[in-house]
Amino acid sequence: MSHKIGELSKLTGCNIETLRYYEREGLLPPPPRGNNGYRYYPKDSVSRVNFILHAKGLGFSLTDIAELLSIQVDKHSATCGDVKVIAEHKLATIARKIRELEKMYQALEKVAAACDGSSASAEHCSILQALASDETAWGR
Amino acid sequence: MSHKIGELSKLTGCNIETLRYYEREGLLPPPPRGNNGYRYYPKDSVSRVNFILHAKGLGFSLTDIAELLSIQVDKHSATCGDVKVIAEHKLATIARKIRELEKMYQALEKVAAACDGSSASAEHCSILQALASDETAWGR
DNA sequence: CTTGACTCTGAAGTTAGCTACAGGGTTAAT
DNA sequence: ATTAACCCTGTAGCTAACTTCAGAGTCAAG
Repeated sequence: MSHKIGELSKLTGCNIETLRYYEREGLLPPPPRGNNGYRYYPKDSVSRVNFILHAKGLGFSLTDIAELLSIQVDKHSATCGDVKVIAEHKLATIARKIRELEKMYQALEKVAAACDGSSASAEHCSILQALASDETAWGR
Repeated sequence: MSHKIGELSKLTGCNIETLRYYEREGLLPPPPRGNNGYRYYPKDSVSRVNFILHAKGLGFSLTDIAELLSIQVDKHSATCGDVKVIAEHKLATIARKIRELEKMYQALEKVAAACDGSSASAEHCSILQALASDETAWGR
């Protein structure tokens, strides 16, 4: 039960050269090879690649993603505390991103609403003005 | 009430060259100039730049951001329908990102929890395994 | 009135993250 | 047994988003 690189590419939508690139960059562990030299990916590679692609779309760098993927606990590990620290730091980052996206969402909803029905509302309304009129705008 | 480029840079944490670059790329409207040729930014430039920086961190490209900033409604505009279409498309994108981040958050919380107190829980637990054990994993 | 910090333009250089060869071997279906 | 579709490595090229530099003008403190 394993995939050749072309199959993994089709299953994930990630191009072949990019998969090899991710391997060079340490995001994908080097898969076992056949005697032909072909890569044979275990099937859980599919979710790993999907994770990478999704995380990229959320503004994480490949370095960030490598760190996220490296977070793992096994009960015999000496580094459980370290793992917890990294995980909590990432949790904070993610929570902040969620808050920011929610702000953008509300602001944009406001602008879209100005288009609905009676446009007797705002003369001008941009996402920036919608954000500015919100008390909870980007804390810095 | 306006800022020279160096002041805007300090207020936003965005470097001077990048500010001029954003102007060239159409993300910042060309500000009025003094007779010395200096840029004098109106003070709302600060929130515009902050918006750009935040949106970048959320995985939007400069092109996306330009589009977000271009969304504006004025009641005399003929393009209100167009604006609504774009806004709703962006709303969907943002909603999807929020859902994905929430999934990552929950998965990561699970991993962090495996570190707490009695580590009698998982032998191995990575963010991928935490995601996989979730029925609601990345819809594709 | 000079000196150090600031600003300008235009062009070249850099980094991250791919993407596309070139040149060669492998597999699978006809 | 051929041939189209696949895979390999290594290297070079590409785009987005900056960043740096050269060369020159401007401002503000002492």
